[in-house]
Amino acid sequence: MEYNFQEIEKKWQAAWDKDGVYKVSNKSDKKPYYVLDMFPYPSGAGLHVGHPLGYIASDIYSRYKRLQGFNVLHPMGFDSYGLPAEQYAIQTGQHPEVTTNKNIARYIDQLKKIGFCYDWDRQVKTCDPSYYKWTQWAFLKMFNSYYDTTLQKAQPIAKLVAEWEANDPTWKTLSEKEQQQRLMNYRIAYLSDTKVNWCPELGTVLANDEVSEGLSVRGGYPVEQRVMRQWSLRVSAYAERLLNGLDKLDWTESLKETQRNWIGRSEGAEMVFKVQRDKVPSTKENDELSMTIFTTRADTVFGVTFMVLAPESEYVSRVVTDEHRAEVEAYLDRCKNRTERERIADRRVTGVFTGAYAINPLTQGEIPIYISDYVLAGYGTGAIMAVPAHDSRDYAFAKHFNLPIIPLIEGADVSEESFDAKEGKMMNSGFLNGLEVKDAIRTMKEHITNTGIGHVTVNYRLRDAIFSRQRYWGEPFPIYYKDDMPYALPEEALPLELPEIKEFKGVNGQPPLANAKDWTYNGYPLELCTMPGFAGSSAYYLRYMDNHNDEALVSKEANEYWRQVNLYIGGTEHATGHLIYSRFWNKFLYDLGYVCEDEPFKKLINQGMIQGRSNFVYRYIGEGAKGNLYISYNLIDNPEYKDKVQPIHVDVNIVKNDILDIKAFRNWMPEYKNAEFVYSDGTTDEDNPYLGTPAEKQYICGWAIEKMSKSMFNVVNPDDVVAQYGADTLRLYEMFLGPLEMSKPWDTNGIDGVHRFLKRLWNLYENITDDEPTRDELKTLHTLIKKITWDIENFSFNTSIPAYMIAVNELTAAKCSKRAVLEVISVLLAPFAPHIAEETWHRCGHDTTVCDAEWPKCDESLLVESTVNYPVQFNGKVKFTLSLDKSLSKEDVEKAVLADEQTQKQLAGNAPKRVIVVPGKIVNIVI
RNA sequence: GCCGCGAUGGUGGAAUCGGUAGACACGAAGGACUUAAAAUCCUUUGGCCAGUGAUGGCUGUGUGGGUUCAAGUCCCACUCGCGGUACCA
Repeated sequence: MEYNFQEIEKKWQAAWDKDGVYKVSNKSDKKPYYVLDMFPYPSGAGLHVGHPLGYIASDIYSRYKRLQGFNVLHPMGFDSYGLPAEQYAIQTGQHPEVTTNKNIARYIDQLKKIGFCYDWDRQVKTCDPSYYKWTQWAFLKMFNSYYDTTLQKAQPIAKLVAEWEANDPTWKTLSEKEQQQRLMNYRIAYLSDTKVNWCPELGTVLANDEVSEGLSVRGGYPVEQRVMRQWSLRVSAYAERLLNGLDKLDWTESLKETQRNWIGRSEGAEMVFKVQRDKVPSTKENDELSMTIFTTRADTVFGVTFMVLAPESEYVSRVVTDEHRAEVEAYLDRCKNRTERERIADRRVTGVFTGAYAINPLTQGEIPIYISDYVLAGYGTGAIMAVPAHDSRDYAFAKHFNLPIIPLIEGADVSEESFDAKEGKMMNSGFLNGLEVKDAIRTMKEHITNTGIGHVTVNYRLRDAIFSRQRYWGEPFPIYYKDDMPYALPEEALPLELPEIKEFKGVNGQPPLANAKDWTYNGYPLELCTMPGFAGSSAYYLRYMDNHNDEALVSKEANEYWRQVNLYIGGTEHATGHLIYSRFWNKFLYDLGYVCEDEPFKKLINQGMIQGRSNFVYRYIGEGAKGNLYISYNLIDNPEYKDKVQPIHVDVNIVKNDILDIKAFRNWMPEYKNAEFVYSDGTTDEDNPYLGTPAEKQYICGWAIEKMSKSMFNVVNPDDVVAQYGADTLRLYEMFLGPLEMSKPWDTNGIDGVHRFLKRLWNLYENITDDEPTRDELKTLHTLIKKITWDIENFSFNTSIPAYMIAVNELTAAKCSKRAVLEVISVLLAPFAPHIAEETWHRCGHDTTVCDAEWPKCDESLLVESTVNYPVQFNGKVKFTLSLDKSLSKEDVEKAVLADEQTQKQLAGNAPKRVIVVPGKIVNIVI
């Protein structure tokens, strides 16, 4: 019988579906294990071959855990709100929900063909009202909570109000609006005028992690800074906990490090500098004016030669002198109009003098105050003390404006550049002189605290997450406005469903929801913005635990059973977005007692990206070129073609092993219909006028590794691979490609090898017998058990495939088709290639599913060799191999080796200086 | 600039605790079967050298040093590539 993978895979996928083999219950005596994939955004292009990489890995692990006797939760869903569907709606008028559902159906179809063991009953969709009800619910909880800095956790805002009612006499005197305004400073979800990343092209604001190098991550459009009234989440309140929580997690060091950098904790000091107006006789008012700065280098106060304010700093208007006002305003104007991208691209030093001076609290010297956009308003206090000798940015500024540079560290040469390193002995620094930098920092901090000119503090880079998007296709805020202040909808009003609209583009600078009819609550206008993409993905892992629950996001019982995600697999691109927001969201729910674990994802593995491998043909553009002559890749460096060819992307689906399918190429696009070739042997079509293209003529294509994208014609669709080779081959091959965490190009060149392996495995069953397996066969089997178990535990899936191949090759060579051996192999293979494993399991005579089998245990005694082959080295070089009894002790091995004839020959009568015996491994003799 | 990761045959990669580098697969070359092709199977395959031959010798994991009886693996310095991040004081 042939290995008919199409029939087998279809049959089992239908059977699994029908019997509900992968349905998971929340009630079980088995131990729970939760394996999660980062759910995809269902794009219109469908899955390409790179997407399933992580899903295959998680599927292998899920199936393995199940075979080990765990109750495994392994769900899949869709992050279905997002920009592309909305952009498409704006262009075509097609409702985003229609395209989204179509794409989801396609995704499910593609995923099912690969044979994943998802429990589809637990599917979630972020755009489904029954789901986003809980996104809105969580938002309301955040709106109605504040972060208690003493308890270090979120608390109901009612507690704060009660406290003010009792202890703050001014509270009762405030108007309702004033009370709301005051509360807004505490809410975890709050509305404020903030400087935001505004993307004019997309017509919306973006979070910091959605912007890269001044361009939007989605679409790559320019982003500018703008002050707008926006919702934010007080993520920064959780900075310390987000940082400390990392220590308990089983994530890669590099990912934790990325998050640590993003959170950006820095210890330093805030210091107060008094301001003195330029030569103007000081008034009482001016004497009291002071500025607070933040620095991590308190030790360098003696070298401060000027100060710099961020253009947006509130100090600016207060210190600027009349004389310099016009100049300053011109500069502020210029800064305001620059986009983020321009600011990043143009690193030239700019700035302006305010006319004001500050007093150095230690030297009492006068120092000028400048304004420059290299100081950021959002970090620290938006004001710095500049120490040009020991900070490269201050140095550049000082050089540009000809300000003094005072070196503070012995031996530091600051004639060409600043000395930024935190090492060396202090000088020019009063009482710090002679101290090492680290000690000087500590001493100065003590001094600052003791003299009251400042205090020690910690700053974080992590900002609050901007939570408003001026878009249609997202969760509506459960918020209405009264007297221009936001109020929460009652919980009973949830879900607040997204209204139908006809025009998806915002009008007159208003978000699209302004186009909705009757977008009001009890006559009050509802919020027009919607929530960002990360809203729906921040707690989806909780919803999977109990996705049909109408009463709660997740019931207490379900949550306490599954607790947290044991294994999470996804890409690194979410390191500073989703993986921060989810942790924040989870900690918030934890504070309020809705979930029982304060971290959502215990172990996390990042699968690498699968890049595209593009193919090229080379069009001749030299003399007499007709535009349709193509030169084989191996010839393009020949003198007659060198620099006279132009590489053109060619569809990788009509290239096999870098050999172009000539016929398919001519049919590919009209312009290639009459293509002519110079083949790899240098002959052309004209040399073979009557033969068309002879089979032995080959046109070799060049190749390059690029991103997988339509425009490069290097997209490979998993459906095509499944149709041609089967899902099991695809699964094995994706794992075989290389280590899971590594990025690697998709290259179909090796897939035949994996497919051949499955065929050989299949053929083993053709001569199946019930004879007792031999010891050799059992040894092969148990070696495999040991290896596969180790590999799966350690996510080293790529090394498992060779192990399977070796085992099958050995059994084939031994003509072994013992039922007892083969049925165990089908269990071992079930995580990787479930369809062929299931079929084989049944062919061996079982009528239960292989998923309910038990993972085999390795019988170590079968692996034990009675003898060991010791390579005998002399001075590290192997001279010969000696077969010795395994049970020999280290000393006996040494004796046996020394007594050996060959050893004596090598020693030639000399006594060895040293003999090193590594039991079971090697013997080295030093002579 | 800073942080992280990586570099092994023609190619993807293996070597899991410092112990015979190149497993397994692709590709290539040769062969068997076949009218032929496909499919399948067998042999060879890091480089150099010697030998009719089995085989033997040398060399070899980005570069240069070091530790060690022994280094792809550990240490120091560097080169290149990839990813993240950035006027974060």
